[in-house]
Amino acid sequence: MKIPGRRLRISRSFYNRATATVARELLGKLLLRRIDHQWVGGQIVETEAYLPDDDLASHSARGCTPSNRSMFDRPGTLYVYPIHAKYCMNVVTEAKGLGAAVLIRAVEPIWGIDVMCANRRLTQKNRLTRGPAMTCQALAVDRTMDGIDMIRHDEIGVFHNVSPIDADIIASGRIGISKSQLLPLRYFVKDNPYVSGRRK
DNA sequence: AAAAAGATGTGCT
DNA sequence: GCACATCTTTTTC
Repeated sequence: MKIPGRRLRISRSFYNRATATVARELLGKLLLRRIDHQWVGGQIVETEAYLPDDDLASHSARGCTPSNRSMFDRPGTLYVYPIHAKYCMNVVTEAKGLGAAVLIRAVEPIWGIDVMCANRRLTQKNRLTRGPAMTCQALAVDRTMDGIDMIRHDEIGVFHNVSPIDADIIASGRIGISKSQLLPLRYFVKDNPYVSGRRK
């Protein structure tokens, strides 16, 4: 198995495209975090798009504020926000100043599973990264990383995968929101056990 | 200053 | 499957 840190990193131009496209194409990419000189993480299996316009569910819908300002930064910026005493992570998309991002909802763990279990204080790996806040906790991502540049940062990044996913991709309504629920902006890998929400 | 909401997760049934 | 813990931001008084 290749060393994760030597893989090709996703470029800024990848993120500087339509948010729904970025969300769909992030599936299968590798989200990696360096913890104690070791790269840990895995393959992204679930994302949600939050659009710059006409999307009332997005944090950017009411404009730029001190708490969501990194969402209006350059594409490739990390936007971490607090929710219910936990954290969720997004990668900013499209042009700077628009307020668009993709929420990373779930990852299939590949490297450093023991490290992620320790971060989560778990021994069972079935609920290790099944949801946005679980993923953040497993990868030790919190508010202190809000606003960092995912294109250049030494300790976190999204990387290309030499073995792309061999499964269908499904679009559905986004989870946990009360507005714009009908927009099919959630993308996930069909039948992947690490996807959040209802089992089939 | 106080209170409620929120892109959630856990533990228990 | 469902109740509730938990805390930051935002809104309201």
